[in-house]
Amino acid sequence: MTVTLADVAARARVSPATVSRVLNGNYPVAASTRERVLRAVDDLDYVLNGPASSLAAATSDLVGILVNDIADPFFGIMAGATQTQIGGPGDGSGRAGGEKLAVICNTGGSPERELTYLTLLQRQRAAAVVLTGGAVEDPAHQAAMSAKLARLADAGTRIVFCGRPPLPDSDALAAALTFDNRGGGRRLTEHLISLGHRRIGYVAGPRERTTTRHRLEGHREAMRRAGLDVEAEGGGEGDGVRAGGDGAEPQLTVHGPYDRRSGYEATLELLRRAPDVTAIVAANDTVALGACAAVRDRGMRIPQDLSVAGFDDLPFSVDAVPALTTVRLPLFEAGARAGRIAMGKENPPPGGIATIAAELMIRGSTAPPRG
Amino acid sequence: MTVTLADVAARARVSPATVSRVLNGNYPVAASTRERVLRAVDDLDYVLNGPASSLAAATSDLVGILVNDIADPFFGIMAGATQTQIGGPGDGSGRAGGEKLAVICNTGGSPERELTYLTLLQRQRAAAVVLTGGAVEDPAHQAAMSAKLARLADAGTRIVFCGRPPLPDSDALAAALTFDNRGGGRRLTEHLISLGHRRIGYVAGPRERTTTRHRLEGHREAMRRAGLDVEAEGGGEGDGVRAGGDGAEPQLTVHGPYDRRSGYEATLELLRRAPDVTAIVAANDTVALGACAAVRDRGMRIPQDLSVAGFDDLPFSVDAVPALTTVRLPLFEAGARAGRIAMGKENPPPGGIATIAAELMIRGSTAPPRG
DNA sequence: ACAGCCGTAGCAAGCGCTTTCTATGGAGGG
DNA sequence: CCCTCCATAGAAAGCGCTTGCTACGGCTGT
Repeated sequence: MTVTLADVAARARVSPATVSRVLNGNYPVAASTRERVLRAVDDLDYVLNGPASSLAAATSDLVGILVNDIADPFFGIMAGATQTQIGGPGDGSGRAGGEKLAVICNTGGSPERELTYLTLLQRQRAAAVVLTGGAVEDPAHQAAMSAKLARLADAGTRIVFCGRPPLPDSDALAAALTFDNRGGGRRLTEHLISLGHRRIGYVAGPRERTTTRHRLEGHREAMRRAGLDVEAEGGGEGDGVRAGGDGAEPQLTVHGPYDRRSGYEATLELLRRAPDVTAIVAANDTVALGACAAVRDRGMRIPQDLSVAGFDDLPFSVDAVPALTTVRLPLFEAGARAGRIAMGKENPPPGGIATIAAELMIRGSTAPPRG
Repeated sequence: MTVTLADVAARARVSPATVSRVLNGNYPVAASTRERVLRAVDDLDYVLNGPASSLAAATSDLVGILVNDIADPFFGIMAGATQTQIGGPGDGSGRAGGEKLAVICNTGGSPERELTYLTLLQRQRAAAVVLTGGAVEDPAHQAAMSAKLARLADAGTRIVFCGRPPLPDSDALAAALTFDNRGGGRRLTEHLISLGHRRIGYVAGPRERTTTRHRLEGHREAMRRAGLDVEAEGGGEGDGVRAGGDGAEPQLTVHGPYDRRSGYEATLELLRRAPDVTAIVAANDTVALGACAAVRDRGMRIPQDLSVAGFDDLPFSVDAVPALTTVRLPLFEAGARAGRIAMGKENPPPGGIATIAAELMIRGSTAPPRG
């Protein structure tokens, strides 16, 4: 029924071992023999049996890319970039060798699915795993992740974090490329402050994500440095976003998912709570778009009545009206680099971790507050 | 080093066969035995060896999803939806059974990569493959695809097209969910015509894609029905977009990739060629965004000076200013359905092919032409 | 009480490939 | 001219799992 290595061997009048060696291209094979084998492969339309191969060789050509939400271009761009360094012949290299199967796994932000995918990849003896985007800060989940990754790592799977802080004790196992979310957040808010804003609303992402926390910390650091109140903020914020008691959460911060709707509703809420805000910083560009819509629906103009800023600089941000002031993250470059590291084409950063700079993009959606 | 089935069997004091049967949940195993085995699995932290399993069973739990450009939400949304029906425990079902690994493969729109990915999936003996998005109409490539898919199909891989017309002779092998691009395109242009537009520019996608052709055909059909000139259009358009001779391509149509930049530049070109156009239809929403930017940069207002329309109704379209008139495609639903069919949870549509309706969304970016 | 069954468990034969070790033949050196 | 060595090819032993078939009690039915 299906063509096997043995069939090819028979047709080429060599042993299966030789065919295998031709296909894998390690081990010397006489040119004439190789040619004969290749012809047989072609004639028979032979396709290697991946599972059999992986079983015998104890390795596979699968590379997993974990993302929180593939419908979000933030992840789409990174994952696509990573894949360009890994998959198929598109990497411009010759035919043989790097024929890996780069696969994107959509966790939907769920810790369980994240773990499940890791198990599935472990089952497949994946060659590498790239984890993108913010992590969930639940200690139990982090412990489970660390354990899983440790097992993967010592089964020979290369681990790369991309746009994600390394796990507390994973330094040794994994290379990490993390975005300077804190710095970017700080500079963004500094920009607003320098424009003259004093009352700045913040539409944050989900509480338990590292990305959310880091961006928020940057924002608050800027506020604090400028001597501005972050309100009701218990002195020692510590390392958790969790508010100490009731109402400890600053009035000007609203949390929600990283989507448009959240931006819309949170902005309405913010405007209700504090009609005197003159600027709104959103957790990311998508949220910012929602915020803009809310502002407009309330009959206010951007930036004359209210400034709005985003984060990420996704492609559509420049097309918003007015164009969105935001913080540019080199998503494509980071993804590609992660891919290269996963493939062993590039060395991990010194110390295993590299921080990727975030660049402030000042555009039309921010301006000095009205008189 | 690594824990194997045999280790688990030894610990549970049963044969490997029994362990396998417990894990696969077919075949009767006494409750007490099962429990013992499960405990051993847990104690040993056993993870099935995927390749070995696939080899022995001659099937794998991989499901491939091919997309043209994962950075584009159009594909991200579909792929994510498909994955919800396939991957991990997220589908709400119990623990056992549907533990498939849904993987997204980014072809970048390249025919070679598409084929390569298919080969890679064939290597892995994928359980199913979902092909999304428009196809390339090159006959050689189509033939290669048909051949490849035929081989996949009779190796037991289920094939599903999603938002993609079936290949000429693949009807038997595959289920197809195709969008009514032609109808959507037609209704969109009819809307513009009913508003009073007569000179309508069209920013089309890449020439060789089915999606491009179908949307364009819908547009032209509407024009023709209204007795409007599509210009220089050779009578028998036949089945190819390819223009007969030089300049046979209508003046009001410009082709380009499905990206923002193309929309921007094509619009500028269109405005240069025909300053009297009163509306521009873009190949999709992303292109439309670029078109809007160009229009604005030329100092014109939307929709007062020029109407602009898109296609797809991606999430950001409603947030454009003014909100984009477009054609809504139920991307998520279609993707999810494709996933279900791929999993065998749902039957393929009768006749193997279903056309999915496209709904016209009239919003602020279109209005009657001036004067 | 015995034949026949049903419900469970084990045996063992692969699945298709990789890889170590061994075999072979001709070239080069003593 | 014989022996050694390199280059190349083959034999065969698995890799870890699935599954058809067999084995074995204890029941039921007559």
